[in-house]
Amino acid sequence: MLDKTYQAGDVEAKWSEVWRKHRIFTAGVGTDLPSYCIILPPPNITGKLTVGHALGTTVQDVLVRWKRLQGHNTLWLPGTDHAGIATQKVVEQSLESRGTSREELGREKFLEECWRWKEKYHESIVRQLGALGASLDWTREAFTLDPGVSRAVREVFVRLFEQGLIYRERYIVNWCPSCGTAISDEEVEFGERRGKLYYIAYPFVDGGGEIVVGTTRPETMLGDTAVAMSPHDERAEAFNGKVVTLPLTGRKIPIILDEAVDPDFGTGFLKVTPAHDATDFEIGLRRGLDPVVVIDRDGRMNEEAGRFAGLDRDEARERVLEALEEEGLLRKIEDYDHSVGTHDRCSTVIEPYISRQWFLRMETLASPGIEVVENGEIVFYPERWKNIYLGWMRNIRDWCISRQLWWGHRIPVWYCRECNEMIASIDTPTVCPKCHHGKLEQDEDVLDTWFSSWLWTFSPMGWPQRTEDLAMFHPTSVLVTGGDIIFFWVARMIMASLAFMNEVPFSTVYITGIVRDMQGRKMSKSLGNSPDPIDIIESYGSDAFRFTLMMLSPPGQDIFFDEKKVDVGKHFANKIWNAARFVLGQGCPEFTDTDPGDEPIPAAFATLFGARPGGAMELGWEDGWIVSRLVNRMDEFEAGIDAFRFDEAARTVYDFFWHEFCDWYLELAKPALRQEGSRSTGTIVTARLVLGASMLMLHPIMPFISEEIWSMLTPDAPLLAGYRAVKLPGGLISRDLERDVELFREIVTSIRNLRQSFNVPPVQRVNVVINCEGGSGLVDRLRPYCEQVRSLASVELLEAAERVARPKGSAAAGLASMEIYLPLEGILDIDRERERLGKELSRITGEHEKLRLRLADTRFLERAPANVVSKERERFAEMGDRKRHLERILEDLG
RNA sequence: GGGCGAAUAGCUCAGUUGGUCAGAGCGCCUGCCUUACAAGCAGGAGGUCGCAGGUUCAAGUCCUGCUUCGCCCA
Repeated sequence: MLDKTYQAGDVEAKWSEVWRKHRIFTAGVGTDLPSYCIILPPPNITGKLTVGHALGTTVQDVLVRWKRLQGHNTLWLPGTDHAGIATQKVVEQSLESRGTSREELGREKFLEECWRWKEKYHESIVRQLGALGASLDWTREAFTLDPGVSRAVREVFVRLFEQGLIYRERYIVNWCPSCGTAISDEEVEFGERRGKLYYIAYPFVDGGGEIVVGTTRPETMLGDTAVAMSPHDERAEAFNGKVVTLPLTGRKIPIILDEAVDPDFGTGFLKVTPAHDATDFEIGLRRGLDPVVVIDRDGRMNEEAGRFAGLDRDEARERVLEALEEEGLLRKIEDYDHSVGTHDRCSTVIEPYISRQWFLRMETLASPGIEVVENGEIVFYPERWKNIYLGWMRNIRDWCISRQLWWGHRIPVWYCRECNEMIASIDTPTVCPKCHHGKLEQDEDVLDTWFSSWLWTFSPMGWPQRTEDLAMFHPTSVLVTGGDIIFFWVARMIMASLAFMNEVPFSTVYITGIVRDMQGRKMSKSLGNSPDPIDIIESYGSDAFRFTLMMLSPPGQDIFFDEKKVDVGKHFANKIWNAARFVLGQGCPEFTDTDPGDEPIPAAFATLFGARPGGAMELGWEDGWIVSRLVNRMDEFEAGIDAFRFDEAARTVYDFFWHEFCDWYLELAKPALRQEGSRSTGTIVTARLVLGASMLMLHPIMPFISEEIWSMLTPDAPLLAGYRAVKLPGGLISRDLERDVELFREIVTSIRNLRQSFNVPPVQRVNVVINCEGGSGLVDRLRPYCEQVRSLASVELLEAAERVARPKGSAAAGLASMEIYLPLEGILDIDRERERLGKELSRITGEHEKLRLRLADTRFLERAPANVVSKERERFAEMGDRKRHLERILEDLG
């Protein structure tokens, strides 16, 4: 006997194992099936996955499972990312807690530590993905530091180097003093900070007065090499070329003119510190100023800072201010909010810093990337991301790709100690090609992690070899990721693929919303505000979690996630389980080889399950109706998935299964099931058909429970996860039948409503009279449904006829084409009934009047399309009917 | 400073090209342990769709301005 409540844990463990064993998710090679490929955005191996990852993963799994069911040869390629800075950081922290350090260990030992870390978190990520039911092809798994992928990275570096697109230069970069490395512009996060604007006097050398500069970073004055003014400043002519003494240092620095200065900011005088400010650096280049570095790579003042040497930059600020105060040169301090750049990985304030770094010229790479999005070769969902992408691509700047780290792809450049030749090479060189000496040293730096991830659509498939996988699966189909890495990753993948594969990396980019906690904060590893998906899965079930994520995620909308919301999915899974329990408990039809004939339902059954139901079979209107609804809903579901409307698809299957199949069909089926013989056989066949097809529809979203129920429906059939969907035969939809059943449901609901309004106990059977509109043919139309009205509304005697009088003392409801009477002799409170119906009447009358006015408006009649007008006419007539019926009921009431 | 998103029932959110679009889930109220399911069933209450204008025969939906919140870029 099946459990009364659904036990997700057992079922999920079972099927994960079965799927694995049958290698269901291993992509085929050499097949004629259309291919469909998604690459999993490789998670960082710094920690566990968040609910945000669970969302992206589920979206991908839904797409992949859907396409697999549709008969595609699917590849969903898993991988992980070495995440240079982040991993190095966490490993260093763990070393620190053990009382040692990276430097103490040395490069080699440190990297071993990193690999150990990688193994540990890789394992937990794999476990998490497994628990989610991700149908990834693990036989093709890749890691960004794998030998193959690393070789692709070197290949790309060398090619770009040889094309002159990669260059090495001393330049001002974003420096993280805490991580001790340069980072790219994209890794800098800007935020408003409450700060001060300090006004400092710089006296003229000749003793005649002073000028005052305004700055938010007074400690950098020690590195000033000029004071700049706008050439448009009225005072420009008077001051240009004069020399001031830089306080605290005694350095003599000139006043210069430069367009970069905003004459309206502060005093109009800008202190120029080329070594510690990007704008000042540019000014310095233009005006030939030699930078004076006063802050070193740890964020401490160096010897150039004189007596401030050795101080941390924040401390130095205080001391400099004190010193200026002492010398009477601090003129003014104002509150001032300004934007401060911090490192997105550690929130340390970025120090602009001059150092020798490797850069990649982006402009030539970007233009084809702009074109393929402009011409629609790559489409973004939701569309607005397209503009964000294009905006960035059109203003692209060179990419600083070197990092002063140990964990990552070491830059494949060697320097000859004999002749200083610089050698970029895919294979490690042994001798200098120029002077043939063997004293070569490899560049100490590693590459930005994204320099390996940007190759991710093709490097894990064996590029630069021309592999079968590349031929079959590249370009990939869809990329699913978060909007926060469009610049880091999506844009760069597009550029890389166009440059090295000569084709787009994917045709569609689907951007998921961001998962936030209920306070609106993004769920992240660093904040620690994300529940572990594993914990959610343990208490709610994977299917429940997946379903909830899909239901909650309209495209482009962020999700405010609360664990309690997963109840929806859990309840749904339980509902499915119980419906299946009920259907399966009714027995199984015989299977036969005989032709199912023309009857569409047995034919559909045979198509779905690959086995024909045998035995004499009688079908009722209930069966025709639910199958008609099913086919409609399956079409809706498909449209939802194809439009990336996972929320709509989820709602469709939910509404159908719960509210149509369970609430109505299964209730309608009960009387038939109580009969023996052909009638119950027909019902069982229909119920199993609809249940099975529902599992097929549901499978992409809820793979486990659907597989479980499918297996119980068809012990000999193939696994649902590997099922190749078949199109159900046509002729299953009947609009007329659906319309009649609509009316039937309205009648049942009205009677139930009347019963409850008058507190008729559910068990008490009542009599009902339906007065149909004369000459409408309704009586005949209703006849097939009367039995079920009695069954579902607990009616003893049901009379439906034309021109029947209202029984004495009966409650009534007015529908468009009929009045429904519920005789309640002696129980009926006439006054209350009059009030209830009066309220209903005034609502209907209002609606009726509104429509009357609209239809009396000639402008409406002239300008509105004909179908709208006729629709409104129909509604007007319907409201008129309802109104008339209600009025007559009230009249009868006296 | 520029751009983008959001504001709809007590809560969380749907509502695709303007014309049954005023909805769902949760919560709430009433009645039911009706042999699939109390994680359930039946019925019900609850919203001038952020504010102010405008376009239109017709606006939650389009336009303008404003308010509040969030994000991105400079």
